[in-house]
Amino acid sequence: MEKLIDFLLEFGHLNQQQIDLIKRKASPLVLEKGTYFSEAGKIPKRVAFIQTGILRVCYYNSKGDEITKYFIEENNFAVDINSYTQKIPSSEYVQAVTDCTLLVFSKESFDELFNTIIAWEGIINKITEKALIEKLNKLSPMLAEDASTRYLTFLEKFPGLANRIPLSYLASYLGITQSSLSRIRRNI
Amino acid sequence: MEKLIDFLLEFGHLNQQQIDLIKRKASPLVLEKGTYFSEAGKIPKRVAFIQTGILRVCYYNSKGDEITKYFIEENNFAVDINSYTQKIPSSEYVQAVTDCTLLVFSKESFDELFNTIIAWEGIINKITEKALIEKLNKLSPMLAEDASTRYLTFLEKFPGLANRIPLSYLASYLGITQSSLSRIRRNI
DNA sequence: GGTGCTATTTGCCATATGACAAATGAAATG
DNA sequence: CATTTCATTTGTCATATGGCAAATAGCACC
Repeated sequence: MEKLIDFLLEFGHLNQQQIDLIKRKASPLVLEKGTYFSEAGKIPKRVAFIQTGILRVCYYNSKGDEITKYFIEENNFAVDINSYTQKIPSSEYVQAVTDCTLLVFSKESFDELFNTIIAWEGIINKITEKALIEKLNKLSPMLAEDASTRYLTFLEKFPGLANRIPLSYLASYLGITQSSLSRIRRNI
Repeated sequence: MEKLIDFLLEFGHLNQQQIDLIKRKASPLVLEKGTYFSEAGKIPKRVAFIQTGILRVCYYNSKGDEITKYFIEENNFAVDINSYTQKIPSSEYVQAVTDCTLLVFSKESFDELFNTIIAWEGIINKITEKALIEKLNKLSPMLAEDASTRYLTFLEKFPGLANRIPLSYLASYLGITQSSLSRIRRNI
């Protein structure tokens, strides 16, 4: 659990008693590659800290294509933020892209931490804000780049991941077809 | 100032005394079309609430192209969030796209509100989170759409704006060249 | 009204990417 | 080992978009 605690401490102070409480509220969960952590149509009731592995958030657009909205890396919280916050059924999936080991908080546990630990809300807000800004900063330049550049940038940002995940995940994240991505790979 | 107060009250409770304090800390500012609210290279020291008008956040990419990252509409806070939060010199500009009337808070005033009004931090965090999620939700689908679809979506999301702003702002937001946008317009 | 200056449109051509289908490869199952 | 199923690559062709340059339009200023 030390990864989680270290991560939290980057964003605010916690005393030993608070740290112990947080540890007691977290349950380990192994999520196999391909399985879902939360699903469209349901109201998400859990938050996860990713110890190892990678998740992705995806959805189906109006044409029926599956779109990978973003990947979530190790040492981050994974949550379907659109619907967790608003308590509405989700339109997105959160799925394990590789085998993952998570620390899971139930919504009740998480809420209890809000009520018990003064600094908790501030820490979580900082983490949330930082994660959203990062996603925005990754996504924004992609619109102005061609497909090869987007792929090369992905290789830098997620080293080692490209060859471990289905082509379709990556292609839909980059906004290109599988065939195009396959060709781009060949020519690089 | 009522627009500002109404907006804040959507996200939390404030008593009359707090509302008066907030009003005293806000200064009106008229920003003419084209002028900058904050600039790359500087550390932003102000936050603005947009009463009327539209701003945009833009930057120059490695190729030297000017990229419009997103537009900020009326009834929202405008801030260079990347560098305001982290207190580092910005790499982005915040610019008036139309004539704007703003309510401006200095960093000191804003910090004072954090220290004086218990609910302030929660309200601002909710506003920030919501704004970031919205931007992400707008941007993400664009990668999978062709240029015409992106333009049509823009017309829906920002009715009346397309014809009032330079072609270059819009083209760089949509991730296409000015020529292409011009042609798309003709064909629709 | 004439003169610049900038923004936008248009033309021409090259090329990246999409659509679709077929071929190949890889992995699971009996 | 054969069979099935799914993922990836490849081929062919159509088309959207970019790059570049020229033409036009719009606008400020004298």
